[in-house]
Amino acid sequence: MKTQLRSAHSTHSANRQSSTSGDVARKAPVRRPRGLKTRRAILKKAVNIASIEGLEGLTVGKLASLLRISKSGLFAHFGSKGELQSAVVEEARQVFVEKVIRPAYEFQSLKRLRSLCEHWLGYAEGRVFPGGCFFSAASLEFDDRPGRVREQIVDSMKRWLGILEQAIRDAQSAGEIKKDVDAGDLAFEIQALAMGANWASRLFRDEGAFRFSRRAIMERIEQASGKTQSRK
Amino acid sequence: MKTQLRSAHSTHSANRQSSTSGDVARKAPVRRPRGLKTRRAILKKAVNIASIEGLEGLTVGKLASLLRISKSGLFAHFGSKGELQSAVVEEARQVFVEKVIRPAYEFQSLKRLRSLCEHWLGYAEGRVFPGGCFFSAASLEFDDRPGRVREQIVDSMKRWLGILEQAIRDAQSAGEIKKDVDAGDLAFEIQALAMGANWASRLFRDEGAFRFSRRAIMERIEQASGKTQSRK
DNA sequence: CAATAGAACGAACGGTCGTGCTATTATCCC
DNA sequence: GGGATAATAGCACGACCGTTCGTTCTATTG
Repeated sequence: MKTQLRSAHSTHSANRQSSTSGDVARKAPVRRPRGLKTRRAILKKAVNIASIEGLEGLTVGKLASLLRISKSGLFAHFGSKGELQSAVVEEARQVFVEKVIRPAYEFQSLKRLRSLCEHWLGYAEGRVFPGGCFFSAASLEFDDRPGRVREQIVDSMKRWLGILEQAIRDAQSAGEIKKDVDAGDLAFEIQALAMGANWASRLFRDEGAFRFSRRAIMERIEQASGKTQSRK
Repeated sequence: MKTQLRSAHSTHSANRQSSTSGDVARKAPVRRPRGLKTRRAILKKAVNIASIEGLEGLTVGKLASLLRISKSGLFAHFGSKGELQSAVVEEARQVFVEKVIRPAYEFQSLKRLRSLCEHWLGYAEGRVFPGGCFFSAASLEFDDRPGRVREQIVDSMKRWLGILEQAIRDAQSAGEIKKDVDAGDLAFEIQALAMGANWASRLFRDEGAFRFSRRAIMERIEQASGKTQSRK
């Protein structure tokens, strides 16, 4: 749509942009997109609300009044409820990548796998979104609602499972996980246990669920790494 | 939209049919007011809708027009949206007991545990509710919504986990599952894997998820039964 | 400085939501 | 049969939904 320079985000910093005139002393014509900052603020709040109330429970009016801006002013940023939801999912995805995936890429193979799990549990524990795992909630909310939002959620989840799977495969290549373990199966099991923790902690208001889940996941990984012969 | 164009009162025919016997009269002495049948019909449809659209997405107007009765006529049965939702959860709970729990009580200990898992997977696969597992969806929808409905869901889930746990303990007493296995932990793991199957199948529209999950659960049970020493 | 474009606003629209009130119908007991 | 009573329909209300429109404010630009 609009092709804005995303270089400038600061308040009024002198942004040297010697593109056109070779002259000097002309103030740089940096385009400060006023709306972008607002848009980001909207999305930040919106994704938090949506993690609690759901993507459908997130309404334009409530969001606007919480941000103390007008409904129409907010609405103009997106054009439709669907696009707002879509943007919220995208925002959540970026946060997820930043808080869960990226930190784990400092490590490799098995350590990376463990880090992914650790960060996922921390992410679900509410250190990222107040409503727990955004995508777990969104999955079950939109699994019967065809459309762009659903596709985004599916895509996000597939990528995440793919990342888990790849880490497992890498660990297999490094000899840290047994070769006869199916990476896809193990990824699914880990994800199921992790989402189970998210579910139990939210429903029962019992943070202890994460301890259980963490132990179960790590035991399962250890088991797959082959250094086990009897449980407990 | 008005649906007055339907011819006359032909819609009443649905209610008229079974004035004679043939019905399964569980308890004869109780007088069945006519409204009870309607109420049950409403709840049956409502629980199906709610399993797809969610308990909040279930609206009085839509439900009424789908049943071709008036909004107010339907509403009089419950008195509030909250009570409707509450009744829907109760209805779902009864169906769950009937379709998942009761069949397993023909067996004992380990067989019962396996049967519980089998029936749960079948239940989630859509043979009971069109939207998959009702309680999984409801859990994540209401985990941040205090009130009676939430409490009912929590209670249902706790009971279910308790039943799983008890079956595990019985199997332990019968020597079919190792004594050093924590029944609560195992129940949680099983439930997590099962809900994972429900999640994946709904989101990815891939019934194959149930095969994965079934295998993972049964492997986990076997492992806990002690007759394993190496995986795969 | 005047022109302009983008951002935010306030008001309002048609719909649908949950929820009352009143009238009409069906059912049952005497 | 005639009421009493339960069940349903009809109608309207106020609130809020997503959405549109025209206007105002402000910051950049020619």
